[in-house]
Amino acid sequence: MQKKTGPRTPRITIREVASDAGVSVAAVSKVLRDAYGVSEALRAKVQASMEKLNYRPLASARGLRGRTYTIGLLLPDLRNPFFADIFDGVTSALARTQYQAMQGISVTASELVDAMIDRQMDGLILIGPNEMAERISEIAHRVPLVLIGHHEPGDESFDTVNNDDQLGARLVVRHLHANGYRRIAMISLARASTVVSQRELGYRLEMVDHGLGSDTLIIRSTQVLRDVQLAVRRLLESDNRPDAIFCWTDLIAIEAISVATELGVSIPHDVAIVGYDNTMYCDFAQHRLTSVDQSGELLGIQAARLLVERIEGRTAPEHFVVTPRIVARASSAKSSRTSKSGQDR
Amino acid sequence: MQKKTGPRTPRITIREVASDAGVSVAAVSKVLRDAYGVSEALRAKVQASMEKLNYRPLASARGLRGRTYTIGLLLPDLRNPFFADIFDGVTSALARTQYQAMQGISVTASELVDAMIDRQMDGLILIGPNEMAERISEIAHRVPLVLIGHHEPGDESFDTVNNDDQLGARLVVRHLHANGYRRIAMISLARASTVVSQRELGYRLEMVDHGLGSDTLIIRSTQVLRDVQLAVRRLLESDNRPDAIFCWTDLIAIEAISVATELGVSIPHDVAIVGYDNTMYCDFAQHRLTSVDQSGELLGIQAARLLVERIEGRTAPEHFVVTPRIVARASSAKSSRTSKSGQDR
DNA sequence: CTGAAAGCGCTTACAG
DNA sequence: CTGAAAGCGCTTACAG
Repeated sequence: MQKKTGPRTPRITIREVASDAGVSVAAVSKVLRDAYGVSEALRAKVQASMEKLNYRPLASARGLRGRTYTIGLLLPDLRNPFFADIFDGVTSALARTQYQAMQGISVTASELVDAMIDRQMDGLILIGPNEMAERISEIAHRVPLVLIGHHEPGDESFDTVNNDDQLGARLVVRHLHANGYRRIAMISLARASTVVSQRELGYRLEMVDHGLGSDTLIIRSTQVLRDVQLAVRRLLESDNRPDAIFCWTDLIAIEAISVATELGVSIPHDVAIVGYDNTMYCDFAQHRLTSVDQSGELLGIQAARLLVERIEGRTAPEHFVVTPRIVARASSAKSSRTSKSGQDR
Repeated sequence: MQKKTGPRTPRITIREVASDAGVSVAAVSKVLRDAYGVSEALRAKVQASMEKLNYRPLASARGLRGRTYTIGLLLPDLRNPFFADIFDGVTSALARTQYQAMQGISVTASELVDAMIDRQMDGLILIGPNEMAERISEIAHRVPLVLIGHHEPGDESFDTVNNDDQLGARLVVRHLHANGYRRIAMISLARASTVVSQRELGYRLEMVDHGLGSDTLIIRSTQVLRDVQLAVRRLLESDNRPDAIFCWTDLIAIEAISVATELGVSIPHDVAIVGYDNTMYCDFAQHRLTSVDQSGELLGIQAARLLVERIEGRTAPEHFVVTPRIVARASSAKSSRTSKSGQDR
């Protein structure tokens, strides 16, 4: 039994392990790091003492000379369910390693990046960062870095993991066109990002390819709920209402469904809604949201793998790209010519 | 311009600041910590040098003797939108302090707690932990600790922040009863937790108070989507189908809405669905989900405040409790006797 | 193979 | 008010 409000329990240090095992501190450190030149006998003794004393090395002390075995994963926000998929991937890839991920959450990654570097993260994974290119390069020169959702690297100091966003957007337009939709609008993100630029580009190009260039309409909105609602409302109440809305991410699409439902606009008959990311909400019967699957979990796995490689010495950049696929559901199935280009997962 | 793949940029240390300012390292440290006994002149010199050199103290080095100014926030998962509300509260409360929050995400907090302590967190906030009582006490003796969603502390070594879960559940039953529902079932969480115990208790007691004791039915499910779907399906397809389902959290309620929609069971006519937490999804037109508001943001703010107080020396425990309120929406509005007990936020 | 010593970047008593 | 020295818990060359 613990005391009611006792003093802090003191921590076991490497020194105590060493004295318990009857060896030097340096020897314990070597066992800890699986370093060269330790006899089996010594290793066994040390390990026995570590277990007996329930020793755990202090990451920050290790970090002062070596590594902290901690990586920072920076998520833009906690409400977009897509990031949960990425997180799952990162976690599963790290499970087999000694590294532990800590998450930081902020749309403006900049300050958080500094905070993470101050805390000796061995490496960072940023998602869809809106930092200027120079800033990213500067970060990469301070700490091993992998970016998820950043095109046009323009520097060799970091790795990237992406899906082909331009193709993903093209698939959406192609799918909608095949289902008889023509006046296809896009809701994009107000904040600059190479990801949404690519999606906008794919959307534009594919519209032109189908002779719909004059129907191209991109509305940009922040992620604030009220702004999104306003943007959708403006589209749905306009004189020549689009017959389909492509939203840059599922969360926005779900908000669009809400506004449409509120206005009595029928989905998919009056308007089709399509999202991006194929998150868990797409499958729900109240949504049945057509979306683009970019395998968030796979992106996370690859990002973690690349980061660990960077930390352990690789310097040549790698850029991993996933091919997205459209997953057709009822939210875009007006015509009887049901799309053959995708299927539920 | 940075080199293509240059070496790591070296970090400015306190020593360099000291030499630039022409003072001792100890003096810089004092300025850094706003400690006693520093003349204005010295402080100004030091601060000028810190800015000029763009100096940032290394948290892990500080932590070796003092604090890291980092607190760990452990979230059970990234998919339940309620935790985003708590996170917002923690962040806003910490914004005025020097502390920075790092998130860890895991249902089984145990390992993550150790990982956070190894990384010298100054304090921890755990949400709805399923740790045994002794384990919690043990953690609290190693690091300042605040628990969100944990009743029956039974120890004085940590603080808690809660809403009155028993009352919240009572409000749900009361509201449903007032709207003409009688066969009210509850979907609870399979994993043990004092939060769900309290909600179950409130549900049971209020059912009895309304003479519905024999209609009491609690089904427990994990949070795995398939399990939830099975549980809901079993309820909706049973011989004497409940006319209302109280789900222990909104995310489950949204999944219940999906299953009901799929089965062609009409909400709220055939069955009412009520959630808990009043997250952003409740307001969406495809849900209009009645829920219990427990002010996640406020809980987060209070937790952060209490934790900082603990870190800075308070030892007497504090237990903050919010009174929940029901927010009635269409998902529970069968009868014309619309509830007067709540309103949209 | 093993260990004594220096050092990582800070803070903390302690002198002056 | 200011600073020199010791120390936090590790890792890293370097001797032996």
